[in-house]
Amino acid sequence: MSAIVPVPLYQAKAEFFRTLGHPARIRVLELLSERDHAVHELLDAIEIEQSNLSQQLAVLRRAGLVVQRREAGAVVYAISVAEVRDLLLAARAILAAVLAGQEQLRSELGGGAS
Amino acid sequence: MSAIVPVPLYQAKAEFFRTLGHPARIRVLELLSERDHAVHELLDAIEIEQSNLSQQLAVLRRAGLVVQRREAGAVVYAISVAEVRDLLLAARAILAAVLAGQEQLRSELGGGAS
DNA sequence: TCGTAACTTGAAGAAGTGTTCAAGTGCTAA
DNA sequence: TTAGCACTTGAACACTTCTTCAAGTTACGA
Repeated sequence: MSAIVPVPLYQAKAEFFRTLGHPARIRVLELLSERDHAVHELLDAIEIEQSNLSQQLAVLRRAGLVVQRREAGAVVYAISVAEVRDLLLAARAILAAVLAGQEQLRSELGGGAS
Repeated sequence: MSAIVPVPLYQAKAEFFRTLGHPARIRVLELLSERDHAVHELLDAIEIEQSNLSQQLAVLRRAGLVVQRREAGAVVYAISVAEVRDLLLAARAILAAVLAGQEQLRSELGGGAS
């Protein structure tokens, strides 16, 4: 019976995309969509301070995209929503299309500088 | 031969997602993925000031997601990358999964308040 | 039980975004 | 050629998000 404030759907979507709007968080999701990782493994892969990584993991946790568990003295993270991988793939496709479009535009403009 | 600075891919992805991280921009993309719209049509649908809408459209244009054309005295916008629709659908699926997960968690915790 | 490795948290200043206002541009039509 | 509609732009201030530092927690091992 909790009184959930009905956040408009398009606002929920915007918040969700903002959650993905950080390089470290993207990398975490990409790594986790391969397999579960302990925090220190992520740390080895990501070039960021531990406390900063922890902050970013907290953002992903609050958004409900990842879950945490403790295992043999380490904290292990996992993707909680399998569809995340599809989203990352869709994003990759768009990005490729956009970048290709920009490249084409650039050459149509005569190969000039930026 | 333009000297393009090689932005790391995961940073480009993050920027891309941030572009989507605004309710008005999401609505614009949803409307445009149905059909092309003139600015004043978007304005009728979105409850936002004209200059603010214009700012948001500029963000989408800079990101290369929409294109502008002039038609009979009006400015008409269109999606430039067809895959945007797939992305919005993928996002909807994740959002549904995440919200369902939260709802389940809430009930497991005993139906308490937030 | 003490030390240490592995994380998380809170807080504060820096950096980045969003909203709004005023002014400007580009058509079209009288 | 001038009026007016449709839209864009620049700039300023408010607001949010990031990064970093210092302090705190948890669990294992000596």
